[in-house]
Amino acid sequence: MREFYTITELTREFEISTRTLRFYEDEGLIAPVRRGRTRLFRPADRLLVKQIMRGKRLGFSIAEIRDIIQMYKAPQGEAGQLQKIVDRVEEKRGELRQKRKDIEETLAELDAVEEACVNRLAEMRVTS
Amino acid sequence: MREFYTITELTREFEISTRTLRFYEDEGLIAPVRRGRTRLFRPADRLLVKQIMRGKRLGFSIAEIRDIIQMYKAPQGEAGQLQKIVDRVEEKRGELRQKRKDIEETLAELDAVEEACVNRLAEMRVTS
DNA sequence: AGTTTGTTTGACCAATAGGTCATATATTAA
DNA sequence: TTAATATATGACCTATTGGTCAAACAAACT
Repeated sequence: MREFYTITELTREFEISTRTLRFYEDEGLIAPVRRGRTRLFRPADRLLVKQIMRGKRLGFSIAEIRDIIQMYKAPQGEAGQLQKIVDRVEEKRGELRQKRKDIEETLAELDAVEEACVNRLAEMRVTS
Repeated sequence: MREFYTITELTREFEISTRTLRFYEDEGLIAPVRRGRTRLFRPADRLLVKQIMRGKRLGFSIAEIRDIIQMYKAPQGEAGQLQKIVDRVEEKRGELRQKRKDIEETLAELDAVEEACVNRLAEMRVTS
């Protein structure tokens, strides 16, 4: 595994701009190390970017993504804190299950659309 | 099935504001009928709102939701048009499958977080 | 030496998706 | 009749999520 990635390597891999990566840094989602002023992204930073992009695809806001990322690095602190994390995890899981249900429903409706189109096309071939 | 819903009934059912429903109308996503100036929402309008909210939960923009809704009311037109619709349906399905994959991955990571928390909590009970 | 390529910061700009507020009208209840 | 509730339009405002551009510096290639 590589020790560092440059900012441009990550922009190419994830198809985002340098502006976007710097924005995520400003927002506290990532914290690449520096050599001089230049950012160096470690594998852990790259993994974070991957998780951020996943969150984006699912429609989570930056704030929500920050929250999720916080959970990932969590299991420390006293019992009360840990229980709160468990609760938030359960909440997020609820949201994700809802999204999954939304996806299944949308996929089913798109199936119906495609079938209607295909039928219509077949009909046209017969009629012509 | 009821013939009409008032705007307030829909805001309560979907937990959105009247401003939002009017915004969706401006954007051409819904087109409730009028009695005088007052909007009356038919079951078909209500279904559209439901589909819009589903799209929102999945992180689709208004433009994307408009596109999806267009597909739903589509199967008419000549063969070329129908084929284009089929293509767009397939494209959307690709996006939805990606989202579903993202969800599965995130759920798995959250499972790991919860397990780590629970283990940590058990550990604390033993140590104390 | 000069050019290309990558990088930095900072400033300003812009689209999306509504929120908020003012003003007005309509219906209904007390 | 008066007050409360629902609704409408229009104007302005706002937060989020970056895009775009300028000016500067550094390393590497030719």
